[in-house]
Amino acid sequence: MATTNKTRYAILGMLVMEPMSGYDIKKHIERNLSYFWNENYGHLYPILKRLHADGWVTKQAEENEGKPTRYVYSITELGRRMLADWLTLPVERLPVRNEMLFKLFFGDMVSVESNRQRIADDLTFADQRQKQLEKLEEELRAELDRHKDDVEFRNNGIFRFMTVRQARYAAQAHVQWCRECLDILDGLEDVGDEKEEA
Amino acid sequence: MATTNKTRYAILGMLVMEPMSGYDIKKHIERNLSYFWNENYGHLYPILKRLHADGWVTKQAEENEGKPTRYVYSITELGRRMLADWLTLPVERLPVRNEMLFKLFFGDMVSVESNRQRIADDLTFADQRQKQLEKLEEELRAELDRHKDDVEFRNNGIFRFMTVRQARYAAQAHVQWCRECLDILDGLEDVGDEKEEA
DNA sequence: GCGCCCATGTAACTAGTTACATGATTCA
DNA sequence: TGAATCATGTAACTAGTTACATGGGCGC
Repeated sequence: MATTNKTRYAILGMLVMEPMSGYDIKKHIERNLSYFWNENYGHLYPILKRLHADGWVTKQAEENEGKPTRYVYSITELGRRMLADWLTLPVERLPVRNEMLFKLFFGDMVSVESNRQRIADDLTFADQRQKQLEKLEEELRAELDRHKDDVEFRNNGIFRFMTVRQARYAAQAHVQWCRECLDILDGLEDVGDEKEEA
Repeated sequence: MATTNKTRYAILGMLVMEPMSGYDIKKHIERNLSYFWNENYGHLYPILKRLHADGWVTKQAEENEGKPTRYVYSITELGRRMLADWLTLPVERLPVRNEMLFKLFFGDMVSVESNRQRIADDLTFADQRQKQLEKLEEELRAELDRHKDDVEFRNNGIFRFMTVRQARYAAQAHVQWCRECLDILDGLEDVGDEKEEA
């Protein structure tokens, strides 16, 4: 049950959009899902091979002189069914492991400055991300508006919209928390029995 | 550089608090860090062995008749230094993989009801978690108040406080997002060309 | 009597990462 | 001239999970 191999479904998901090569799959994921998903070649290619062996996808060679042969994969009916089945399964709750919180938990073993630096970096990162997502959200919103009569388009776009919103909510909350922490650390500094302070 | 083996540091972190057995380490993590960290025996015991071989911890046998010998581990000076060094290192940004968002992204491949159910479950979970964390936060706050003159205690407690806050902010944001999604899905329902609806 | 807690660990496995290997084309 | 993009993959590795094995004590 815990042996889900999500890479399988990530591949299938891409192939639902259109047939493509392993290379394309990776690029598509990078371009469209990177804020919540990713894959790497070393895992992707072997899994693609297995999907083919299992009949979840078909493979078609495309010769290109000078370049390696390009193999274009398409999802089969079986593959589509397997994906749809998996999509209805409840999300597997993975054991949490938040390295940032772990390090912060032991914050009193290092200098206040070290803690502040970490959180400041995090704030910068989350803030940037938040802005990117804001932009993406606006784009999607505009696109939805343009297609307000195309039911199928809307029905698809609305889900993408929701995923972006989630990431934005998370980024926003993180920004707020970072700011609060920096304030707390400011009040803590004067105690300073650690390294720095020179 | 990416070969960090965080279990090593999780173990060391527990041993900084007090010397204990592998079993105790697991239990302590469960009781104190479970909202952002976890370990399992199958990994913990072998790593503990390696830490011992590397001289980061020492081991002391405690015979108990009827029970397996209890081995109590203590952190060494070297171990303490290795932990402190790691704590100052920037947090490794792991590749994101959010199964929930992935499934939602392909939401139009399954029924609206299936999507709603998933988000409703998530809302229930996040809401409960949020309440637990709220309680924990109040407890920590009270404890900090009681020890307001003990600088060392405060300095340690404040970091724990910050970790709980982070988890709470995240849970809160998630609750909000779930509610928003349920609203969106309500507006979507009438299009229904999927299974259910019987 | 049943099941949970204490307490140790190993073996077999899966998932995922990184580095390696190859090589043409295009653009700055 | 050098880097990026297209395009395939394999090999060696690490981290982490699950299932197994053992067995007394304690409370309901």
